[in-house]
Amino acid sequence: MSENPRSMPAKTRRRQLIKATIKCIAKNGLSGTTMADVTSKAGLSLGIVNLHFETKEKLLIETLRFITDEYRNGLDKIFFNDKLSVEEKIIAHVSFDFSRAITDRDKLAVWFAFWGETKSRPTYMSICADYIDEIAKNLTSLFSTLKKEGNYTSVDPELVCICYTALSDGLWLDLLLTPKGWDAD
Amino acid sequence: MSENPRSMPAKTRRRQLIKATIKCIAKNGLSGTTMADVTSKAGLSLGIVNLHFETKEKLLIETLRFITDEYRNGLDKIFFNDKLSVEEKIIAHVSFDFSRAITDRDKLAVWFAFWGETKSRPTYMSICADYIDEIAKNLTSLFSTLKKEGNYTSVDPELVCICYTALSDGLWLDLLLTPKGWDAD
DNA sequence: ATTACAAATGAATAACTATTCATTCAGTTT
DNA sequence: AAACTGAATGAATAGTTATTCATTTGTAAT
Repeated sequence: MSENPRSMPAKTRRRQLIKATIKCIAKNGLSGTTMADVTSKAGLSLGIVNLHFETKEKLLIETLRFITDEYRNGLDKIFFNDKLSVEEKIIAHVSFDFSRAITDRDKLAVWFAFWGETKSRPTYMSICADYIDEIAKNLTSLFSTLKKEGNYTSVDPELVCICYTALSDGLWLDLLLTPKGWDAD
Repeated sequence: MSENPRSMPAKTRRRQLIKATIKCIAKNGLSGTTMADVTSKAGLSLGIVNLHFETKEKLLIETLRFITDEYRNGLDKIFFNDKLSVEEKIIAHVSFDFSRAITDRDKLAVWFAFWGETKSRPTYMSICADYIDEIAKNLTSLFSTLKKEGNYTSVDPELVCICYTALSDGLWLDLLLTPKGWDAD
């Protein structure tokens, strides 16, 4: 009945904590995020993280997994939508990458916070490698069929995929570092 | 006479500590870098950082300033080299961005470590904003004269600059996250 | 109602790490 | 060569924060 019923599916509580973690990372950075911050942001008690995630490190890993899954799922909905043509899929992909949901500066800050630590944390690295790999495979196949349909020769789909990905990552960084306004793609 | 003469210009000692800091950040991340790490990597004693930089935070700020200056200086040598044509300057810029010195994974890790914290640290943010601004101004002016010389209409130099920068930042991220080999630009 | 159970709490603890500063040391001056 | 000077040292301190766990509390079963 209350807003925080004592017994709630563990999954719900875990998600609640992950959401709070994202907000804290955006505000205070990865290192500046303390258990006290996260739990108070979630309106729960200090010990709760250790109950549901055991350690802070595991909470962070689950948080990274959460945002990568969210992103991947968004794109999968486009890739596996049979009603869209290849062109439409690519356009939808671009719109998705620059939609409000993705270019939200809080979320961007979280992405870059994790990317900034990949070199020293193998676990972050492998989670990132996984999602990047899958998305690249899908996107490359889109460019590949587009090439066939349009009879474009001398275009390497894989290279186009790398360049598109790099361009959008770079534009995200630009958004994060210079918080001005723009939409023109 | 020894390798660590007791009295050395303060500048040299500061640089020695900054170099050690870069190595530590690449290896252990920003949060994982301790004073003990840095000083032992530099072959000096624990208290030395506080002597030369007062606090850890100030050491980190000087480290960020060091790598941004290094990058900026590298580019300035190209921009202000009167012997090069505009085309040559642009090509030199690209070569520089993807030279071994820049695409060294340790250095990349340091860049991304700082970028990952900009949102929560105004000081990092303003240092980044400064160097980005200056480089963008120079690069845009190159594209601008190129446009005039070549009579290209319908090209927005500013947009080209943003896109080029985004592309190279994005490719750096790719290098950091997926440590494979490639050079094809 | 009573009991049993698991979720949640938060004071206490343990571990870590930045910072301090009294002391040591190497080079310079007189 | 004795006294001086400031850089360098590192043991001790202070502050922070993750983690533990005995206790509390809400919910469900009997």
